[in-house]
Amino acid sequence: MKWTNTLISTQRDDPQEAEIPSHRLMLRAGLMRKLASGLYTWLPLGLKVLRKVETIVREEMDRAGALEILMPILQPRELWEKSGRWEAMGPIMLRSQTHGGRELALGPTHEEVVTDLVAREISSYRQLPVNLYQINTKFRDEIRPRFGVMRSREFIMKDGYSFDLDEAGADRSYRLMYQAYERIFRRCGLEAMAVEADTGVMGGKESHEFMVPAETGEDAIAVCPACGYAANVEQAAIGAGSSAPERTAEKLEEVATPGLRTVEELSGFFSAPPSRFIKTLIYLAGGKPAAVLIRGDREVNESKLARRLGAAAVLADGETIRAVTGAPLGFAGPVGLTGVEVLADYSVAAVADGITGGNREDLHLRHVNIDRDCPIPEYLDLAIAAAGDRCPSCSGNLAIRRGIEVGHVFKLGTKYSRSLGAVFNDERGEEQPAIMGCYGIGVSRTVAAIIEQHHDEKGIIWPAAVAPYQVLLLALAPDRPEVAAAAEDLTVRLSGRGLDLLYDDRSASAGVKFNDADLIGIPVRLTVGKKFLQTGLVEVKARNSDELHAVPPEEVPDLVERLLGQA
RNA sequence: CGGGGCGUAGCGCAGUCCGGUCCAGCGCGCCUGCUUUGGGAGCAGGAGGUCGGGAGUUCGAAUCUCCCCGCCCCGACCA
Repeated sequence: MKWTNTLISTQRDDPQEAEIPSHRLMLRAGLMRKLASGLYTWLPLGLKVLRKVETIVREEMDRAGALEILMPILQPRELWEKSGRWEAMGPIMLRSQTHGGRELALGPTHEEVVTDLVAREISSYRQLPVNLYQINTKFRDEIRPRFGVMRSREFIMKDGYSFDLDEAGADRSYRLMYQAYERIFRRCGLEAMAVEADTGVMGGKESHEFMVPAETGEDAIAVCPACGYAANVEQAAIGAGSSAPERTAEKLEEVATPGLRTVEELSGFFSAPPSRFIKTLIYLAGGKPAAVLIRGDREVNESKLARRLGAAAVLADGETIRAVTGAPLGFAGPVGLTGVEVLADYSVAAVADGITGGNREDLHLRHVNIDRDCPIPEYLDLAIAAAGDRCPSCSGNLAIRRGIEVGHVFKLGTKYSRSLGAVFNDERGEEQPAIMGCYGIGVSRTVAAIIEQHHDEKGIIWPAAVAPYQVLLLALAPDRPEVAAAAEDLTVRLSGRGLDLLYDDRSASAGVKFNDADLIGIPVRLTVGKKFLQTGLVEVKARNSDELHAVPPEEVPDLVERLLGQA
C-alpha cells in the first residue's frame, strides 16, 4: 500500500485533550478520531490493528471449541425484565424505543439474548455443552468516559457464554476460556496477569480479570510478591494482622469536639494521625443497621461487608444514625454502643490508644483501649486492601499495582438460565438449568493497552502480530527514478513472502518520514535513498532496536522475517 | 451528579484581566510554482475563522453580564 493512497494523517503536536500515552498516540498516529466524548471513528490504520486483535481472539476462541454467532444490539425490554436487569442496570444502560413505543435496550452485554437463544434451541443434555461467542459493539453510558477507547460509550467487545450440564463441566469450560485468554493476550504481545475479581452486577461465584500492568490503569491490583497471590483490590482478601500492640493504660477521656465530624478535621484537632482513630460507620443491610469499625486511615470494602452480612450494605442516613447512636452523623463510636451488630476490621486491633466518637453530639473519646472499653470477640476482614497488608495465602505483604482490565471471566451458575428458561432434560428426563459461564474481552481497549505497554517517547512500537503493516518502506527522494525503481523492487520481493508493506512515497523531507515512521511504529523499517544509490545496500531497522543493518536487496526478505520474529 | 479547567482556522496556541489601535494574529499543517530530500527543508505566492451558541450592556464586544451547549481533569456519600 502506498502512503499517498491511504488515509494516514499524523499530527505533530500532542492533542490537548489526551492525557495518557495510548490516547495521545492513537490520535497523533492517526489510528482514530473523536466524534464526541467517548465516541471514536477508527481510521484505516487503527482499524487494521483492531482487526488483527479480533482475528487472534477469533482463532483462539475457535480453537477452544467456541462457536461464533452475531446477536442484535437492540434488545427488547421484556427480556431484561425477566432477568431483573432492566432496573438493575440503571443509568449505564442506553435505552431507545421504536416509533410504536416498544422499549429497547442498546445491549451493554448479552447474557439475556444468548440465554434466551439457548432456551429456545437446547432441550436435551445431548446438545450440551455449548459455548457461543460474538465480537460486537457494546453500549454503556459511562458516568465519565475517559482516556480515548480505554473507557468509551461504545466499544468493541468479544463476549462468550458457556452452557454446561453440571458444575464439573462448567469448571472445565471456565478453565478452557481462562487458558484461551492467556494465549490471546500473549499473542497480542501483552504481558497480562489473571487476578481474582469481584463478580459485581453479573452475579456468580468465581471470577478472574485479566490485567495488563500499567501505571495509567484504572484498576488497582493487590499482589503478593512472595506467593503470587493476585486480586483486584475490590476483591483482595487480607490476612489477619500480627499480634496486638501494647494497649494504653490511660483513662478513657471525653473531649468536646464541636462541629468536628471527619477524620481529617479531628486529626488536626487532636494532632493525631488518622491511624489513631477508630472510624465507626453505620450501614444498612437488608433493612437492618450494623456498625462497622475500621481504622481511620482505612476504607471499608462494601463487597466484603455485604458477603459478611448476607445482603448489600449501604451507608445509613442521618435519621438511622441518630436512632442507632443517639448522635448525628460524625460522632458514632463503639464504646457503649448497644442494640446493633458491631463488626470490626482487622485494622482496629492495631489501634493502641484510640480516638472514637462518643455517641453524643460534639463529643469524642480519647485513650480508647479497645480490649478494655469495648471488647471485640472477633476481628474480620472488611477493608479494601492496601500496600503492606498481610497476604491472605502466605505470610508475605501485599503490594498494590495498577492495571488495565482487558478481559474478565465469570462462573455465572444458573442465575440467567433459571430466569430465562435455559433448561434441558437430563438422562432421566428431569429438567435441569444449564450451568453458565461468561467471558469478555475488551477488544478496542486491548488495542489501547498494547500501546500503553509498547511505546517510547517517539511513538508506538507495535508487536509484529498486531502491527497494521509489518514493513514500512521509506523512499527518500522518491521522485528519483532509481529510488522509485528500488522501492518497486523491494515491494515485489516482500509481497512475494506474503508480507504486508506500507510504502511511504510522499515527497516529504527525510526528517518528516523518519519521525512519522517512529510515531506509527511499524515493526521493520526499510530505507532507500542516497546511500542506496551509492552503495546498493538497503538500510533495515527494527522499531524496537537501535541497530541498523545494511544489506543488498536480495537479502532483505530474510532479514525482515528474522526481525519480525523478534518484534 | 459535585468540584475545577478549557472552548479563537485542520492541529497547537497568543489576544480576554483593562472594550476601540483586531472586518482577529502566530507556529505547524494545507494549496500553487521553483529549488531541495538520511532525522520535523528554503524562497515566492495563496486559501482557510458565524472568536462554542443565544440574549443583553454599549456609539462600539473575541474582550463586560446572563443563560445554554460542548470538551477535559479530579472526586462521588468513609462520619
